[in-house]
Amino acid sequence: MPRKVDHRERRTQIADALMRVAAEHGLEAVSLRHVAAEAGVSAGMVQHYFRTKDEMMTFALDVVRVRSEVRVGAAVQALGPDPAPRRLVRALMTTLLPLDEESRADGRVALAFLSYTAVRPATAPALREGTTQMVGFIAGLLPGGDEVGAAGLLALMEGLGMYLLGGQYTEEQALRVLDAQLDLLFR
Amino acid sequence: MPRKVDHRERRTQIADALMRVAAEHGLEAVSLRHVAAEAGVSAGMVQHYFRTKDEMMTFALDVVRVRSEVRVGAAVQALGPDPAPRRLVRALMTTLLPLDEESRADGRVALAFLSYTAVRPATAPALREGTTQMVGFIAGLLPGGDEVGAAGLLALMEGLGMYLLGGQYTEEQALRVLDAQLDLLFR
DNA sequence: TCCTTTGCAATGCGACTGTATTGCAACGAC
DNA sequence: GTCGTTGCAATACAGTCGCATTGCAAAGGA
Repeated sequence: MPRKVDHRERRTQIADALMRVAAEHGLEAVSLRHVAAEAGVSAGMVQHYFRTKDEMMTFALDVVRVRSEVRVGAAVQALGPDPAPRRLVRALMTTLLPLDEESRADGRVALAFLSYTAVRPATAPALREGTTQMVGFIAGLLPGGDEVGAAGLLALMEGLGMYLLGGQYTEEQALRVLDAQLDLLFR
Repeated sequence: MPRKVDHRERRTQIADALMRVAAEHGLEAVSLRHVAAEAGVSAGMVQHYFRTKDEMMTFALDVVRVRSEVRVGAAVQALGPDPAPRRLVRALMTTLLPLDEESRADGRVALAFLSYTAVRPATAPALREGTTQMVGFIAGLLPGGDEVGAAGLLALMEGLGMYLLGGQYTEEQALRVLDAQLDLLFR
């Protein structure tokens, strides 16, 4: 085996460049050449690591997903052992919300991907499973295992995220809304 | 003035074709030629009515907005005079939610436009104003003029819409979540 | 009747797209 | 050493993009 290169790492580097392009110029600006330029590599190399553009998109989408999961895990970890349910739920929500500029960029990418996958139903199942899992987890933290409340909270968070990205709500407004909802759920 | 043609109507026809293309193949498939083909007209004609693609997009976006406003108005009208606040709010929410296939298509288009405008901040103010207005209106219907509750309800609705489009929630689930939230707000 | 304005079709242009192909340097196995 | 595999660059190609230009038919006003 000649010339050892960490395949996954290269792919991730390229995916990162893709996300930078998408966050700044929208997903429709994502092309092999743009991504290659952003990554500082040749277009041929991008082609070497992703046989098709769609493969690259799918991989990038997965990177976003994993990265978000990691963030959530870290946030939970940071709370220490046996955190109060409300604090835990709030940490989950604020972690997923696009509150700083970095996660705003991620959010824009995720949003772009969402309408991208709306036409390609292939990736829908994974998405669905993730949400169901999240609802179940949150429900376990709510008084009475409130599944409907958990689903509502998640939807509310998602909507807040959209309004944050769109600039309709400020961060303070969003957090106020979130806390009000937690007041209702943990009453 | 020769050959009188209803300019606005033609533009709306073209915008309709655009939305059909966008709903079915995504916004990145929207091109002058595709839209023209979908509308059953020549590409030259599309160019005749919209000097640039961006002008066409902007117009279509506006059509979506107006159409949604009309739908809301009709739903309110249908409730008759002096409807109970909760019924009115619920009608507003269910009208905006993508519950049937037609409004699902609209929702997909709106979602695509959202990430489209995320990069073009020009249209943001109009969006912001619409949301603020809606929050104010709903707050007036909630007990105590609850502004935060109204903002939360709107965000929840938006999130439900996304999950409906993504297939994560079924219609029944979404409606259950909505009604539970109304229970909390009108308690 | 001519003439100007308008509606619309057709074509061309340069830029850009995704992908296939080709070539070559670098390295490990033998 | 040599051989084959791999990493990567460069180029070619057919197609599509948005947009500009041109031409012409139709319809009032003069």
